[in-house]
Amino acid sequence: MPVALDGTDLAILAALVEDGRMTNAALAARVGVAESTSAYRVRALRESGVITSINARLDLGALGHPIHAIIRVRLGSHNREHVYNLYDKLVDVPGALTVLHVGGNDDFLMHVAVATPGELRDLILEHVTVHPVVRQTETQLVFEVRDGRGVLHR
Amino acid sequence: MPVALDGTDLAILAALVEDGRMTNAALAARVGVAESTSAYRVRALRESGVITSINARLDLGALGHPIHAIIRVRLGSHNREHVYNLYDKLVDVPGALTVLHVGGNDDFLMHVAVATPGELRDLILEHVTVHPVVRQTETQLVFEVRDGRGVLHR
DNA sequence: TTTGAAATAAATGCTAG
DNA sequence: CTAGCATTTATTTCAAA
Repeated sequence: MPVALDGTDLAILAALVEDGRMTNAALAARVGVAESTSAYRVRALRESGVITSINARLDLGALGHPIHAIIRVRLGSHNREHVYNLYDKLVDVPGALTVLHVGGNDDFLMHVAVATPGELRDLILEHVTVHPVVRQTETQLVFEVRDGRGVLHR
Repeated sequence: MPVALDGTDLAILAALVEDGRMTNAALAARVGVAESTSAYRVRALRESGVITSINARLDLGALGHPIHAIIRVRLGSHNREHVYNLYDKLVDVPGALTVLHVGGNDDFLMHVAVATPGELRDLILEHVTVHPVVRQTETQLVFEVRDGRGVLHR
């Protein structure tokens, strides 16, 4: 799945990762091409799937969900159907931010945001351990989340 | 830190989380207000920090980083200075997507994307375990990442 | 692929309710 | 806080290189 990307593409990607709402005019000026060119490149990057989406990110604390946790989920059966079905359900849990399917001691890692500790408990009891295929969960409180520098290092 | 948000605000947030590049005209039509009103609301949501940023999301596989992993980092000392200094360094590791500071058995969870297994090994050796305060790491391969439904459930 | 310039579309500023 | 309208700004289209 690797796509051929030149320096202009990488500059566009870096700019849009930083500010996804940058105007095309500003983008063109920043990467040094005509506006029609940057518009063309951005469209190509979206159509080819290199840019998967452009989304707003929210302050979940301001939205009343200040408590973040990681829930490590271990299964009792690794039957393919069971695993995939559970994945679909975990992704659909209210408050689930991201769900990773991983190898190793755990099967899934859920990053969740909730309003209160009680809500976290209920989330786990009502939406995670309620599934018979879940054998064990382990929950870690998240103190802080920070974005890393990503893969666009130059 | 909770902010008073009405239904219009929540509808705007949901729309921009889905498509952060939606035009203001489309947003106004979707939430049922005048364009000048939705523009005003969006600006207020950004200025109040409810919308923290709008960013492009990339297909890291297409960018040549198809391998994702979670690196669980445990420290030998929990001196405040050590912890904060290390956090700064982990966030700055090339390929680091997100770094969580957590409570429990681990101290940090790093979500990283790399090109090859060898690169993952080098990342850990050169950027993580190289710090004397790091006592142990444990690495889990990530099979798949999916977004959850988030906190805007209605 | 890239570009400039024209045509279309959208955002902003201003006024008032 | 909301809306309508005029002005300014941005995006899209397209023929040409």
